[in-house]
Amino acid sequence: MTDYKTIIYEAASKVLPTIERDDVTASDAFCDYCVPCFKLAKVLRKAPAAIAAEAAEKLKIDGIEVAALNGYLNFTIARESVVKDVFTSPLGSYKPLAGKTVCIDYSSVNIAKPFHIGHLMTTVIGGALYKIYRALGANAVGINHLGDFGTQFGGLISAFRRWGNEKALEERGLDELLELYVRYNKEAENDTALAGEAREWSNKIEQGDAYAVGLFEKFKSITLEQAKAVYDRLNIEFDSYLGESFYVDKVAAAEDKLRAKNLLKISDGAEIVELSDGDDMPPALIRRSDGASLYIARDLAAAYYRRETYGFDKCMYVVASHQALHFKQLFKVLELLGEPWAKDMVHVSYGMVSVEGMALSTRHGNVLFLSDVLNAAVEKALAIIEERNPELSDKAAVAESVGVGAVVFDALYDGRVKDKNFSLADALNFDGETGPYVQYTYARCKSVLAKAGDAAGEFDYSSLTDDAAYDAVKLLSDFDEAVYNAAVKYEPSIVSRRLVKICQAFNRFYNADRIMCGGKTQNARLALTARVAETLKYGLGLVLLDAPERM
RNA sequence: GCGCCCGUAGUUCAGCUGGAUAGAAUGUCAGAUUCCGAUUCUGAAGGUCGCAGGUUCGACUCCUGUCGGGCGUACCA
Repeated sequence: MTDYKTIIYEAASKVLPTIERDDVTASDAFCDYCVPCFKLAKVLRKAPAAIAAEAAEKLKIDGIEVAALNGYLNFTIARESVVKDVFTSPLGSYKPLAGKTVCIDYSSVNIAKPFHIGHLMTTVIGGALYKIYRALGANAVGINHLGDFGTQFGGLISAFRRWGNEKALEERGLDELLELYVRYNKEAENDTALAGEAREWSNKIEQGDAYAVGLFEKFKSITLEQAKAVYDRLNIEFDSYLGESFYVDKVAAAEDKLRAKNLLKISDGAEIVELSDGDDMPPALIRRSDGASLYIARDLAAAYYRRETYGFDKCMYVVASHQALHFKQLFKVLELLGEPWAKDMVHVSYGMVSVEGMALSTRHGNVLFLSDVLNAAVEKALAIIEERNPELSDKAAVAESVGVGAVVFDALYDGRVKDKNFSLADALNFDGETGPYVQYTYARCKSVLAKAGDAAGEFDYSSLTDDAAYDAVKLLSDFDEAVYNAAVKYEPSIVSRRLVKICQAFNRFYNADRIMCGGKTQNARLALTARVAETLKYGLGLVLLDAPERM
């Protein structure tokens, strides 16, 4: 794509020497780019309108119209050049992150806990960032940092021994584990012996006791089996499943580093790192007074492991915002350790998730399973297909793509900082700004292309300069930039929102201009349709959605 | 108490490092298909951008204060 901003800046700076590159701002109301001349008024001792008018008079840029209006110097790029740009730049060839390695920690399921709606955001935001970074040429490493360490697994074993059995576990899998977990927590409130028993089993797991470890591994494989089935439906990939337990014996090395820098202190019997220089953060707790390592210690070990294993340029943690302090502390510790890569650590946080206005709680068995939500959406999609397109050949597969797509797109459509009140009605909405809307538009494009045959042939760039067609072209022209923006801001919604905009523009074009109108104009319109389709499919992939050819 | 985040049409949300008339979707109402897929498109109505100051030629955007909501705040993760 042509870098118009630079062209404009270079030309404009000859007439207005004091301006900076960022004074050239994109605009969509009156022109493509503009330079507000208000700042210059003081320096040049002239009215902004006069400055703009004089500059417009002097400036001549090939293919770009210059005009002065209300103190702004406006630049409008010839539509043909933008059209040409789009059709001469292959989609997906923009690789600004080639050579970079980024670690992305997301989903991070807890062993023995079912995949519920609370896991959706981390999974889907991380999964989309993984695709986006890859698309931009980065070597992305997807890490599922399993929650496979802690006393709760000791509790689970004692619960299993008291109330469970192999057969039920075999047959009911995760349902059985959840039930045991809930029952354990309930009975532990009154039965104090239970906690001690749990601690004992927990220690046995750590000591490598064959029975305890075997049982725990069983729990782990049951959990992962279910999680992987969900990842499959969501188009989520990982390169590593190393969990917390993997880092337990690597904490000591991290402690050595802390000791070498004289950062490790003992306070009330616990190992801590003081962080209160300047802004007073609570200290980071490395080890409990009973010697057990804590969350941040294992994260510290994991950070070193990732740095040594992957040599990342960036390491992201897609975790809810309520853990903000934890990551702030973790990054601060690395900074105190003098690691230059401490600045490359980033907490990609997102808001709290509630369901229909209610908080979630696995512990009390108050959960909304993701698979139930997905199934409901798929069922609805199937019903709509049966009603409107009963002859469709692979209904089940299409319903799966559309239903799951609706839920995922809904989760990825809003900025991640805001709290998310998950509503089934919204997730299952197929109209308006939704995944199915984008998928529908894609199917519509493919249908037109199929009818027209493949031959697009030669066409004139000027036949796509009418408002309806050009609006779509414009959105395609800086699609790469939108994807890049999404990566830089760790914000997949930038991609999903762009897709919707492209669809809106295309659907308007579809209604305004007849595509199969014959002649060279038809070729041009088919080319636009093809490019829109290609972009939608590519973009849907970035936000984890399938693009069915028909629906 | 202290810290972080959020507050924009009835509802859910956009609004890029401050720039021209604050935009969508949804819901409501009124329309569009003998013709490329109506999960679509067109139009109407709907706003003191929580509130009050400040900085600026210009503030939804930056600063201060304030109110409301969420989250966190040493041996859970």
